[in-house]
Order: sequence, then structure tokens, then C-alpha cells
Amino acid sequence: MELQLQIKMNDKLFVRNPEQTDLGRKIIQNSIQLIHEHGFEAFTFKKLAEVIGSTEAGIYRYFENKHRLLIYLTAWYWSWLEFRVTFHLNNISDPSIKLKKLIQLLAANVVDDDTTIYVNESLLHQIIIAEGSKAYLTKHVSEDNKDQLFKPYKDLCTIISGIILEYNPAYTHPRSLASTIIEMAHLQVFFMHHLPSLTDFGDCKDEQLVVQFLEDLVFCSIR
Amino acid sequence: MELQLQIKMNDKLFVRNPEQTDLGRKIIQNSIQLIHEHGFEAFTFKKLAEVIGSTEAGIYRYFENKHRLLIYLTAWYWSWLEFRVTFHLNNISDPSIKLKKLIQLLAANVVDDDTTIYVNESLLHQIIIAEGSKAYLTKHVSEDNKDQLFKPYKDLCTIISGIILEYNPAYTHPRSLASTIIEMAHLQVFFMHHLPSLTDFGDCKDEQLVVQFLEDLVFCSIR
DNA sequence: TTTTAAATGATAGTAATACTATCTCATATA
DNA sequence: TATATGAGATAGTATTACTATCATTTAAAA
Repeated sequence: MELQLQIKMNDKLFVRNPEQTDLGRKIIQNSIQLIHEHGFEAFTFKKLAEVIGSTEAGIYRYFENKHRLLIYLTAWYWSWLEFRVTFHLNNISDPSIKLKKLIQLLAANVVDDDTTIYVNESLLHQIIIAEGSKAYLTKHVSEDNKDQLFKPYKDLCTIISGIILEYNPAYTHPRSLASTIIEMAHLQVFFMHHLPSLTDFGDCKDEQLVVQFLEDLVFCSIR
Repeated sequence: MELQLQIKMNDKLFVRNPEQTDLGRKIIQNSIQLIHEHGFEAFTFKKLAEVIGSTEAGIYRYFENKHRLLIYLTAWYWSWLEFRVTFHLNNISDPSIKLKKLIQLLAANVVDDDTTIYVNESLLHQIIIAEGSKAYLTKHVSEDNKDQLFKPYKDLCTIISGIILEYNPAYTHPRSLASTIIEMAHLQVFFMHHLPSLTDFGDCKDEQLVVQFLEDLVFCSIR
């Protein structure tokens, strides 16, 4: 059985849907490569166009600017993660097991899973860790938010807070705890690799230590 | 008694020390205003020079580029916060009171305190919330870190983790919890204002609710 | 099969950004 | 009086972030 995962993306995320054309898919594929390689600041549409063998103007037909492309990539990532979470948590009834699996999915390294040919999920995961928050840390968050550009993130947050409430219906901050889990799953991994003294994992640099920390944090809080 | 607080800054944070000249202080003062107003992406040295009544080249004599200026501002902020923390926690022996005051200092709104004429601490606090993480979320974190540019942040983290260990010497993740407190004190405030569905504080938008959330999180974890 | 529309490529151009270099001049200091 | 420092003025460059136009290929509809 061969399945192709197609994630339905909000129309406002792009000028022209990149998933429907060859050039569009090349843009997604190679922008992930380039942003991972050079970082978001040094990444330009010109470099991207050169790599693809197209032109700057060609890229602009798909994305208004590079920030919109970043928002697209983050939205894709969170949608994909929601799918994974739903999939892996299916048929599990114990909310504590759900939470543990969830933390694992968030903090552990991602293996490129071939469900989509043109998205390298492993690289994308690393991009989201280092660049993801730049998608919303702008002066125009609120307008972008009105266009529902961050819906996939918020949906995932809702799912997590639902599981938290399943575990303990009396817990008072399920949403804030959910966003804390999401953000820290990424940030502690970033710190571990680049600013290790901000963590307790500098010696081994093992993502499972971050998982351990988050499990402690979560289960103490909602007990 | 009138005191002027002078914070000793790492030499590598600037080309020429901005605290020692009139133009330098104007750069600090007005860059805080402008970044707060337009956001870091839209902020340029040209705009800054116009506001000050100097030239682009003049600004470059003090800071290599605008990213370095951001790092400077964040370093200043964390140093200032460390001073405030040390000051407010002086003579307190109970680590739980220390932690509560600390969370308050991190998450609550800052009132411009006139200890420094040319730094508006209230605006700077808001800048750090929205732009602070961009200082380290780059491809060159590690080199910047080697130059000790993030030392003030790491020092604060060390202080907090020290208090955590005072409270519970057996707690296994004092540093990661410390950086979690710092980051979440800021991020939850940002979310509350701009992406409220990621928090539980969307209705009142009161920083004290963030304080409450963090206190719960911390004291459950280290109990 | 012809017509039409969509997608891309090729080229050009502009305004702004992110710098670097140089020269002058006022002031302070030795 | 000589000298170093700080800052203004001016100029110039490479890159970035776009926008516009036109021709051509490709694919879908008539």
C-alpha cells in the first residue's frame, strides 16, 4: 500500500498553491534545504531560484515574500504534526500514555518519513526549532492571525489541552501548559545544542533527556 | 540620593562603547523607541540616523550591524534584570518567596525606573518579549556564544537555578526549569496579547495570570 | 483539431538595505 | 602647539526585495 499524504492548506498562505505544480513543489523542497543550510536571514528568493533553475519572479508567483513562505512551512509542519499525533494516539484511552507519546513526537528527532516526496520532515523539524517562532514574532501577528495563518498551531494546542483536561478536568491552565510543552520541546533542544548551559543536558545532548524533563514538568503540574 | 546605574558591558558587544558618548547614548535611546515602534525587521540604521540627526556611517561606528545592536540591547536587559533580581531578593532567605518575587519581576509589566536616563526599561522589556529570542535564533549562535555575548542571560539562568536548588536540592533539572521560566514569562505574555487562544488568559489580558500559571508550574515541579 | 488559458522563462528595472571609504572639522588633551 | 578623538558630510557599491512586461511552452476546453 502506497499512500500520499496531502495536507489541506489555507488559501491565504500562498499566492498560488505550491502543491499543485512542479515548480511549486520544487520551491517547497528546496526552500527547506536552503533555509536549513543558511538560516532564514541569509535565505533569499534569488538563491532559491538559482538552485531550482527558475527565476526570482517565478517564486513570487507562489509566495508574496520569504516571511510568508516561512509561515507556510510552519503551518505545514504543525498540520503534519497534528496528523501524526492523531495517528499515534488513535485507540489509546489512557491520557497519561497519550501525553507521553505526544511529548515524544514533539521533542524527539524526526526521521524523514516518505509520506511526502517533496518535504524532508527531518530538516523541516530542525527549521521549525530554530526559525519557527519568527513566523509569529512580528509586528503584523494580529493581521496574520486574522487570516488564520496560525490555525494549525492553535489546533494542535487545542488537542493537547484537551488531553490535559482528560487527565485532570480540574487543571486550570491547559492551554498555557500546552503551548509551554510545544515551545519548550523545541527550545530546550535548541539550547541543548547551542547554548547548553541553559539546560541540564549539555553533556550527552540526547533528546530523550528533554523528553524526561517535559514529562516531569507536565505530570507534576497536572497531578 | 541620586544614583546612576552603570552596567558593565562586554567589549565584544559593540565597536565603540555607546555609553561613553552623547551619540552612543542617543543610539541606545532611539533604537529602543524605533524597534518598539516598527519592529526589528523594519528597523534600519538609516531611519535611526535620521531620527537622531546623524548619519548611517555614524551608527556603524558603534555597532557592526543591527543584529549586534539587538544582542547588545538584550544583554543590557538581562544584566539589568539580574541587578533588579539581586536587589529585590536581598535579605530574603526563604527560597519560595525568592522564586515568587522572581517570577513577578520576569512576567509583570515594567515601569520605566529612571535609574538610567537613556534607557526606557518599559519599552525595552516589551522589545525583549517580542524580539529577544531573535538574538540567539541564528546560524551563528555558537560563534556569538564563544564571544560571551549571551553571558548575562546565562548568568540570570544560573541564579534562578541556584534558587531552585535551594528550595529542593534534589531537583534534577534546575537549569532547564530556569530557562523555561524565563522564556515562558515572556512568551505567555506575548501569546496573551497576540495569540490568546494559545493561553488561558485571553479574556482579562492580565500579566498576573501569567504569574499565577508560572508559580503553579514551578512549585508543582520542584515540590 | 483548434482555441484558449495557465504556467513558466527571460529580461529589465526600481527602491531600499546594508554596508564601506574618505575627507573635513571641531574639540579635547598632552 | 601638536595630536588624537568624535562626529558630520558625502559618495559609492553590492545585494535584497520586489514589480512589470513579453514571449513561449504546455495543458485543458471547445
